[in-house]
Amino acid sequence: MDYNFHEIEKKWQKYWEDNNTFKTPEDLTNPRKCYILDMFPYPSGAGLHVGHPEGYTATDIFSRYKRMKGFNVLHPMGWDAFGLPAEQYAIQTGTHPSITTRNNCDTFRRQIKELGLSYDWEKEINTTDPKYFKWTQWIFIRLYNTWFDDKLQKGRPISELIIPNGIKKKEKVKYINSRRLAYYDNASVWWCPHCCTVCANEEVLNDGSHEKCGNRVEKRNLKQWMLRIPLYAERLLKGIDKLDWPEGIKDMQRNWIGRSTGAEVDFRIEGLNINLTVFTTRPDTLFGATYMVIAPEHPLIGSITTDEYKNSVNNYIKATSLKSDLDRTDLAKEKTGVFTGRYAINPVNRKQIPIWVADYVLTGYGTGAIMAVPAHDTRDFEFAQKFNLPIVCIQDPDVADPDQKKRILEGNECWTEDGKYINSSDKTTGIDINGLNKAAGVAQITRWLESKNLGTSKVNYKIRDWLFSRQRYWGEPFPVIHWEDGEVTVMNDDDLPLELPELENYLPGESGESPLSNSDEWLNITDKTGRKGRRETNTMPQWAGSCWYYLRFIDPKNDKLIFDKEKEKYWMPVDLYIGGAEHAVLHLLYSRFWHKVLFDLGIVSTDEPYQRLFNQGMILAFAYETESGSRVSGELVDEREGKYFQKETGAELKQIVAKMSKSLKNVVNPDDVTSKYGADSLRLYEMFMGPLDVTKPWDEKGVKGVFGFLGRAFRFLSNPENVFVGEEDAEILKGLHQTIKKVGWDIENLHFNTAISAMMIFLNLSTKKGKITTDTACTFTQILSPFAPHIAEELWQILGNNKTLAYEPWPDFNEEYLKEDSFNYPVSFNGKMRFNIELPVSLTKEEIIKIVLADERSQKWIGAAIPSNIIVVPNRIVNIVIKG
RNA sequence: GCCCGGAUGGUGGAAUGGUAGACACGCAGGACUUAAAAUCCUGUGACCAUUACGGUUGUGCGGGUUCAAGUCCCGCUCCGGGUACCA
Repeated sequence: MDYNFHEIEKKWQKYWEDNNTFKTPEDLTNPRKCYILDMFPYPSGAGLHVGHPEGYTATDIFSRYKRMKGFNVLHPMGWDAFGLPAEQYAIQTGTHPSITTRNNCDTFRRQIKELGLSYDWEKEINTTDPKYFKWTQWIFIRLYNTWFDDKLQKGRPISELIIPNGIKKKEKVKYINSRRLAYYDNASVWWCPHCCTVCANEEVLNDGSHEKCGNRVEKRNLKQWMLRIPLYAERLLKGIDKLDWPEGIKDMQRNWIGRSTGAEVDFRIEGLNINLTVFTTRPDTLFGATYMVIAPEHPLIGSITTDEYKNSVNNYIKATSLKSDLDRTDLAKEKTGVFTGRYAINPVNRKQIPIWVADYVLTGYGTGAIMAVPAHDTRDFEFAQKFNLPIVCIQDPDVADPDQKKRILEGNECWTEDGKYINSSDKTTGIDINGLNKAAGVAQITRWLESKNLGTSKVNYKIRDWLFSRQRYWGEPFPVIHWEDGEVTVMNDDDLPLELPELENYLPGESGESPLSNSDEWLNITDKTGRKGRRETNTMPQWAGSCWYYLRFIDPKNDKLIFDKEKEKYWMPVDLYIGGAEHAVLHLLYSRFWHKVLFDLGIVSTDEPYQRLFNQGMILAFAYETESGSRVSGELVDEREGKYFQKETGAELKQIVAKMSKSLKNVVNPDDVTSKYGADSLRLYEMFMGPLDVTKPWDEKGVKGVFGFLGRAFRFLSNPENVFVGEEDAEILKGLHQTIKKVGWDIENLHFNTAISAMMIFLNLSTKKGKITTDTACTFTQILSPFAPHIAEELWQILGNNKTLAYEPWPDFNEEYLKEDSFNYPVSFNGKMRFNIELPVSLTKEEIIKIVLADERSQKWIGAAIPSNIIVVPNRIVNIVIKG
C-alpha cells in the first residue's frame, strides 16, 4: 500500500476533532498530572514559520507520551494577540485591529491543526478577548493594592500597610502610593518618535535603536505607570536555584537582577552641613579613595558646587543632558568631568578629597555618587590619569612579574585583584587593615564603619522599576481614572472589563498621548457627586497578557473567577515549558514576578510558575550571496560538486547560514513542506535535525530522509505478508525492547533526534528480517505515535485495532530480552583498538585474559615483549599495556 | 571587558572516561525500467597499500592527568548568545 499522507492526515485530524480526543480530563483525582505548555505565539499576518512547529512538536510528543503513560495532561494553545502590527495596519487601512487579529488567529489555528498537534482547543485563549483581559486588569488592580513588606519578604494588601505616626492627611496618600507595587509617576523614559510610544529599557537595543522598528529612540520625561519589581529582586533571585531550567538562562536572570553586596559610606562635605553617601562594593579600599564623583543629575549638585565653579559645572550638566544615553555609555568614549570646587572628608583618614562631576557615574544605580579609588578600579584609574588626580596604591598585588608589581605600587597601573593591604592605617581614626587580604579587609572596614555610624553594609540590585505603560491603542486599557481634584482611583472589580472604544483614528499623538485620547465619550467620566474624571489613556505593554496566561488556561471559560482554586491547585506548576531563548529574561522574569505577587496574596498555590523550562534553538536557513553581497533566492541556485552557482549568470555563489528573512530570500513556509511531504514528515524532520536546544539550518534534503523512513515504515507494516501471528524472532524482540527503552528515556530527556534514530534502526532491522509479529508491529506503532501520530493511527487501524491509540498504555520494556550471553570485546594494545573477539559474558577476568593472550592476533602486537598490565572492563573493553 | 554556550566526515549530527563518526543527507556503483522518477541493494573520514581477514592518521590549537581522553584539568584561537562606565 502506498503512503498516502494527504488522505491519512486529513482522516485522523477529522477523527480527533470529531471525537474530541484531546479533551483535558476533568477528573482531578489522578495524582499523575502533567501541564505541558508552549510559549503562545503572537499571531502575525505572515502565518506560521518553521520555527513555530519545532517547539510545538516537542511539547506535542511529550504530551502524547505522557497520556500514554497514564497522566492527566493539560496541553493548551492560545494567542498573545495585542501588539503593534495590527494597530499599524489599522492606521493604514482603517481596519479594526480586532478584525485583523481574528483573521490572523484563524490562519494560525488552521496551520497548527494541520500539524496534528494534540491541543485541547476548548482551552484556547486570546489576550485581546475582553473576557480574558478583564482578568489582566483585575491583576493590575491587585498589584496597585499591594505593598512589599521587606521584613517578611512578602507582598501584602495595601490595607495592611502601617502608616507612620505623624503623617498628615495629604502626605498619607503620597506615602501609600510610594509603597504600591504599581505607581504612576514622572519618569525619564525612552521614546520612539517613529512609533510614538515609550519603550522599556529592555526594548532598546545596544545601538540605541528600538527593537520593534529599528529607529533611534530618545529620552523623554513623561508620566508613566511603573511596577516595583526590584522589591522582589531577592525572591526572584533565590527562586532561580530550585528551578529545572537551563543553567545559561538562570545565569542570565541572575545577571539581570544583578545583586551586589557592599556598603554605603557617608562622607562629610567640607564647609557644608550635609553628607554625601556613596555605594561601594570595596569599602576596604577607602584608604585609596583620592576623590569623589557625583552624577550630573545628583540632587545635591547645586549645594555642593561652589560659586566659583558654578559656571563650568552648569555647562557640563547642560552638555551631558544633550548627550544621548548611548553616547554616555559608550565605553570607547573618553571620560569627561569637571571639579565642583568642593571637598569631602575621607572618614578613614580625615583627608580632604575633591568632589567632581562626571557622567561615568550613573544616577540610577546606587546613590548616584561614588568614592573613586583609581589604584584599584579601572574606570577611576582612567579618569584620574586624564585629570591628573592622585593615585594611591593600597594593595601589594599578588603578581609574580616584578616590573608589573612596581608599576602598580607606583600608581602607574590599576590592580583590581587581591593582595595584602599597605598604606591602610591611620592613627587618628585608629583603624588598621595593613597586611590583611580582601575578604578580611572588607569585613573589618564594614564593621568599623557601622560602629562609628559612618556607613552600613548594603545590597544593591541592577534591576530597575518596570515601565509598564505604552501610548498605544491595541493593548489592555488601565482600569484607572484620574479625577479633576488630583485623586487617582482604580475601578471596582465588578465594573471590569474596561473595553477599548471604537475609534476612527488610530494615530497616536506626538505629545505622548495614546490614540485613546481621541475618544471623548470613552475618555471622560463623571462620578455620582458630579466630579469629573478622565480615564487613563495609556495601555499596558504586550508583556501583561503573557505574564499570567498559563493560569487562565487552567480554567479559561470561568466568568466568575480568574480560575477555579481547586483546578489551579491540581494543575500548577507548569511541568514543562518550551519556547525560544529570546524570552530568557523579560517574559520569564516578569511572569515570575507577577506569580510571586499572586502567591503572596494567596491567589495561586505555588511560589514559581514554571518548574521545568527548555529553550528550543532557532532554525536557520541556507542563503546564497554573490561576490558583491547581493542575495539570491534558493530556487535560482544550482549545486554542482559542492559548489553553488547562480542559474541565470553562472556566477559562483557563497552559501551562508542565516536567520530566515525576507531580505535573504530564505524563508521556509511550513505549508509548502506539509503539502509536499505531509505533517508527520515535517514534525519528524524538525525533531531529527539535531538536539532541540541548538540552532540548526533547515535543509529540505533532510525532510526527504524522514519522509523515506515513514514511507518504508508504512509499506512494511501495512503489508499483511510481513506481519504474522506467532512467536517473535529473538533478535527482533531484543531490538524492539532496546528501542522501547531508548525512545522512552529520550522523550523524558527531550532527546528526540536520537529517539527517531533508534526507531529507524529498528525498522531497518525489521525490513532486513522481512517479517515481524502483529504484536511487534503494534508496539512499534505505539512508540512511533507521539512523533508521527497520523501514520501511527492509520497503521494501528490497519493492524486490526478499532479505536485511537492516543490512550493506549506506553509499552514496557523487558530487561530479560535485553540480556546478552556474549559480548564482542574490543581488544586494544596501549589504548589502540586492534581487533574484536566475541566472548561469553560469564567469563572471569582471568579467563578473558587467557583467551585474549592466546589469540594469534595478539601475538602480532605483543611480539617478544611482555605485557606490563592488562585491563579488563567486563562488557566494555580489554586493554593490553606493553612497555618499551 | 565580563558571563554563558559551541567547534567531530562533503552536510545535519551520534558517542554513562572504554571499538570515534550511530542515524540521516549527499555522493559513487549496481538492480528494476525503453528511459526517467520512485523503490531496493552495496560502498563511502582522510591518507598509504590493494596480496590480503592490512597499515598510518584523525574530534579547533598547545600542554597535562589516565591502562585508556571528543569526553576530565590547565593555557589559547575562532564562532554564537547575553550584558555592559552597575562603583
